[in-house]
Amino acid sequence: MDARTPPSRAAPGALYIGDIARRSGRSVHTIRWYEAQGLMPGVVRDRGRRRVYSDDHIGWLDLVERLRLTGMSIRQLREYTVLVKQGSATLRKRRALLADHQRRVQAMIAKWTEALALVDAKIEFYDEWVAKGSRPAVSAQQRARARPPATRP
Amino acid sequence: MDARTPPSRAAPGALYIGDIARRSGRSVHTIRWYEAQGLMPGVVRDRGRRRVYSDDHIGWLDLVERLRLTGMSIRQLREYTVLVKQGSATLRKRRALLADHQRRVQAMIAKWTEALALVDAKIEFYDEWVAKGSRPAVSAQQRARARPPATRP
DNA sequence: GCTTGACCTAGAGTATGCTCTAGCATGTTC
DNA sequence: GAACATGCTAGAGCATACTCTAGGTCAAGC
Repeated sequence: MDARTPPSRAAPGALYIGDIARRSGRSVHTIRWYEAQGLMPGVVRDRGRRRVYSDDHIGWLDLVERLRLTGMSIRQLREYTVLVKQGSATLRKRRALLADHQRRVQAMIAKWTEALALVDAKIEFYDEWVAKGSRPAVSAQQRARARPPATRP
Repeated sequence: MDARTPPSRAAPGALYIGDIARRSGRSVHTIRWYEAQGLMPGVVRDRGRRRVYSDDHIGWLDLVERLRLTGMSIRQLREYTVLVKQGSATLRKRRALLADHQRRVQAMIAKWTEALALVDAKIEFYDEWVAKGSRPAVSAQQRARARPPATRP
């Protein structure tokens, strides 16, 4: 156990909010805010009304981080958390929610990859321009999709 | 030319803000806001102070859309636009800015792909749970990274 | 029993990126 | 020359996701 964990008779392995903030890389503020938003299942309080966590909450916050990172909104995460709180009766719903998210992430990766191709083409265009010393010819496709308006119209 | 283009003696091929809003899929508000943010090079006005655009602005807005979509902030886009406005002296800087962005996008795609693997594993886990009727064993790795806290602690 | 540090709640403030409103001007059409 | 669409500016409002402040409580150590 972390030497900084405040002593308490709540439980021998109990974690307080400062502990999971440090271990999850979030601020104490954010963790309390997540709880207020309904994103923290299974948080109990000790005699002094302090929040008590377990190691599972680190894993949970890690999952939340990845879902947030991949564009899941707080609202959607709340829906998911509600299902988790309801227990095993909601397994299929949870699976469906994650599968929806999976499809969205796959679509986003495809979009980003496509956008990356345009950036690649732009960079190549600048390289040519620098090498030739004059603006290279652009294909009609590129002209239609990527050419900025002239400096002065 | 679009039949809806308002007639004007400004120029035969001139586009007004409503035209490029329709053709770029943005709102008139957004285009004016982009201009206020310094993201619209080469916009001139006609006698009646109306903004006049060219086809190039459609291509520009398309580039802007892709850069925004891939996470470039308005602030960074403004920097890029400033360089575009300054003409060919800033070619190397523009290339460097885009190359930075390219690296960020590549890193993001890698992160998303990694996060997707966790979601995949989660879905598989739920499938097993549903199939077996009881919570499957989780590897220590998965437990540490992805297991939500129990419904009741 | 007093200090110290971590924690508590309620609510205000911030950053980003739009989105909309109000009130007025301009230009075309009938 | 009146109606109507479209445009203009300045600025308010909004959604999202935090982030921080104020003012107080609690437990442990000295």
